[in-house]
Amino acid sequence: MTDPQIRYEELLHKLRQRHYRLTPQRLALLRLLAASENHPSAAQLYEQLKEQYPTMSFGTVYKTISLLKEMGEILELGFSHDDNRYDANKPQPHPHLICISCHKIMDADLPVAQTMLNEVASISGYQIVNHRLDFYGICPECQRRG
Amino acid sequence: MTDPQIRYEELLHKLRQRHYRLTPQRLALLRLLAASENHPSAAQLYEQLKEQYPTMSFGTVYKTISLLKEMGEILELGFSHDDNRYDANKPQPHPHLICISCHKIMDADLPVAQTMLNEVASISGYQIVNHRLDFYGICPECQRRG
DNA sequence: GTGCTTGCAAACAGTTTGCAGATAG
DNA sequence: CTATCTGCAAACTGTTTGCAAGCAC
Repeated sequence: MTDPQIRYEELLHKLRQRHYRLTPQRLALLRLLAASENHPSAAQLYEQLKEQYPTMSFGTVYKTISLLKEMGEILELGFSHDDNRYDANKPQPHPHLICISCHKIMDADLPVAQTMLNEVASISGYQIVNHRLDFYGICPECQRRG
Repeated sequence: MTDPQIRYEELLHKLRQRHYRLTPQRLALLRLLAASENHPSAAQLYEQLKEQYPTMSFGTVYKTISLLKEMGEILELGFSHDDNRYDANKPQPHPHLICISCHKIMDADLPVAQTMLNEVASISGYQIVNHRLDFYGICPECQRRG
């Protein structure tokens, strides 16, 4: 994972470039996102931010995430049953491992070969712009726990 | 795709085996699912069923889908923004092509190599039980339309 | 007849939106 | 000073649930 400080400053820079206002709440959220490697949910982010900013609201969290999505600086993993999870460190699509027992999400360091994307595009005629690959399973820790 | 009639009878048989009641509403839903190759949503199923059964309700549609999920006879493609889509013809996980313009969903006939699953399992230590692979893009028809 | 199923409506959860007051620039 | 942003609450959407009446077996 990129150095949190570096990524934080990078995000900061991009917000500034677009003349978005650098409010304390936004900065705190950026710092949190830059330092997270566990794909936090909006609720988890909100809970942590509330410690420093007791008036922090879900609206603000969602609006800032929305902004980052628009900028292409955050990857949203949407789920229809569970709540969505976010990764602002690696905004490009990449495969994930999801534990169905403890709900932990981690990166599966398996490059989805560019050749596979090319193959799908040429067979189907689709112009591929995005993809998603998730593996569901039981993580080693949960296997040990039984 | 399997012959709709065959798949319908197969589903029927499995319901009977488990002593689930074969109500007209359920049978109609099974027939519809067995004949669908376009990954219908619950709302689409509901709309079609309402023509024959004007009292049909969302509750019944969802409860029957739920039953089929439990039986492993339907694949649910969950989306956090759009509504979920279903495939009762090929309940095993398989890759999909999703058009971001017309929202059509079709199967991407690209076998996710068993070797890839094995590789992920051995590298991560996860016991993989499921997976999902979606490609988002613009379908040939929508490309033509501009 | 028994108990599963339907249909309706209310509940639910996560996300989005609207607006008045606050504040970054 | 002004336009954007925050915080709160209400609205929204797709799905789930509870329960009385209906019906498969």
